[in-house]
Amino acid sequence: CDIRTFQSSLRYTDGVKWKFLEHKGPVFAPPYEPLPSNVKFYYDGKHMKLSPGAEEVATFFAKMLDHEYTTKDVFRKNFFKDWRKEMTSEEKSKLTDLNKCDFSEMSEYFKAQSEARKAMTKEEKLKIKEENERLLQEYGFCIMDNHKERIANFRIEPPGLFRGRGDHPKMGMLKRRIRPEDIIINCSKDSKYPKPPPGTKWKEVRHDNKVTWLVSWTENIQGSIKYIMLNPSSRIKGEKDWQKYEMARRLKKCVDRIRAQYREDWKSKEMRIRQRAVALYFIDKLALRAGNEKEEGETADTVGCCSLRVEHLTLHQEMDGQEYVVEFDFLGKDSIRYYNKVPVEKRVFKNLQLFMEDKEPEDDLFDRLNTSILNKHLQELMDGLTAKVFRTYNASITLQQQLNELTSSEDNVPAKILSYNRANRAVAILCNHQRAPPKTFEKSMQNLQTKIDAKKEQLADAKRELKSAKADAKVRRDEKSKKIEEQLMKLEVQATDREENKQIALGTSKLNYLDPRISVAWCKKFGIPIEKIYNKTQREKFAWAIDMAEKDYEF
DNA sequence: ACGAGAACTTAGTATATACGGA
DNA sequence: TCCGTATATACTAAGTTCTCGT
Repeated sequence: CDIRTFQSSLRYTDGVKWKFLEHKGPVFAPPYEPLPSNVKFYYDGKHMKLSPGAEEVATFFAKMLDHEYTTKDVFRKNFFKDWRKEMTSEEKSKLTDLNKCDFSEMSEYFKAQSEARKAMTKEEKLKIKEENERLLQEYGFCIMDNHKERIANFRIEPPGLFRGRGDHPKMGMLKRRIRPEDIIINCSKDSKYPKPPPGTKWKEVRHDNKVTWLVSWTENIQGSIKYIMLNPSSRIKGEKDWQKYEMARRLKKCVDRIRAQYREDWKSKEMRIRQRAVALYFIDKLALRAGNEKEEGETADTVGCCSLRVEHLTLHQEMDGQEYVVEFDFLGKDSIRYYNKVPVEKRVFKNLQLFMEDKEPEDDLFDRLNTSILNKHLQELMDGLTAKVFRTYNASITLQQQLNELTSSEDNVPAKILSYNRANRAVAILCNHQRAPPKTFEKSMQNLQTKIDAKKEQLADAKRELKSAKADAKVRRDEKSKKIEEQLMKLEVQATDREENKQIALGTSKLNYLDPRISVAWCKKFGIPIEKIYNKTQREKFAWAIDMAEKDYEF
């Protein structure tokens, strides 16, 4: 495939995404199964039999009882309001106080069920596995332009209680059950259309080949549209991914010019241009997200670059022996905290002082800027350039640089993998990809330490044996202790890696920001099997890169 | 030209499965 | 072979950007 033809086909087409599309439609959530009559609900201490509709919603709450958020006011208020909508008028008049509701029998019942599931026999487990496999084979694939492609999410999201991330104003609301009448099917005219379940109808069957989705519906919490789309291993996702990294490589070619430009713009006499230039500097230097405006009260209060407020920055003329330090503290995507102290150019500092002058903490830092203005400007600097390209570019270039710095060819394989993970980690830190430390973290570190101690013991034994061994046995003994030494080293590397990774999530950058060709090339250059850095799913997603990249690939 | 809604990418966590040591 | 932990996958929320109607 000629790269230029491919690229231009992506960039200059009429937006046609496929010619033929055939699939079986979605798999619906299983219908509600009423509780057995011995599992009771109590109101104000008295048993009360709930109508099926009200009971179902009650079970959603009961299943979450162990979670901290069922104690939160917002969650409880939203839940109770939506629950009441599902009650009969009689229930509605009786059940007026959530605090008087006792879900504990339901909760115990579900816990018992989940225990029972764990305790199933091998045969029962196998049966379930086979049923899942059957469903996957029937609904998990589609035909798109002569290829059988894996579908990412062919199951419709089941009903339940919405739990947004962070301090979400809608937490606890009822996410309603999706029915065939809510579903829009997208497929080609000349395909076999998916059949709705007996006695039901689709909302619509359309044939839009300018989009990639197969199924869509509107969810009731935010009123947004949800889609069923293809797996990352599919042609259509792979090409898009490739295109994304090619765009980032184009930025690499002109990033110096763009940097010179925004530095120049810091001096502009127009406020909007200075704001634009400082924001772009943050996006470039700190890999911040663009930061669209959000509707207040609809979602958690989070920000990105363009939506930063005065309260999110503290300016320090001097701090820890450094001049012009900006302290960032805000909640970003998924309410993940971004905290960073960054020394900046004097001119940036002075500009920030100016932007913050005479403003309240809750005022926008960049009051003359939004993502649309910024992206329009970027478009003029480079065709196709948007704010998020900087994140991709800086992530990938950082990986490449770090790999060059950290890898030594004399190292053995585990040490090289450690270097790779450290390079990956540098990117994750740049992009602020955090995770909650695993619940079992301390324990797992202890276990590893125990193994290390045991291995050290073993090594000491082996060395003693070596000393006392007769000459003819020495070589064999020596080999044995070498092997143990190697195992010890491997364990120690593993411990270091795990410790450094406590609160860092590598997956997101690996999957979304790092040009996979860099990793493939690195593997080839240092003789590392690709399986050591990409698992099966990742290898499928990055098949295009594994095919393509040679050891001398440069991002 | 602009804003709302649609489309698509990116994100962390919950759950299922695999794996390795006793 | 079994059990507990580690890793992979499923899930779906939360972003960004694109598109289209006015």
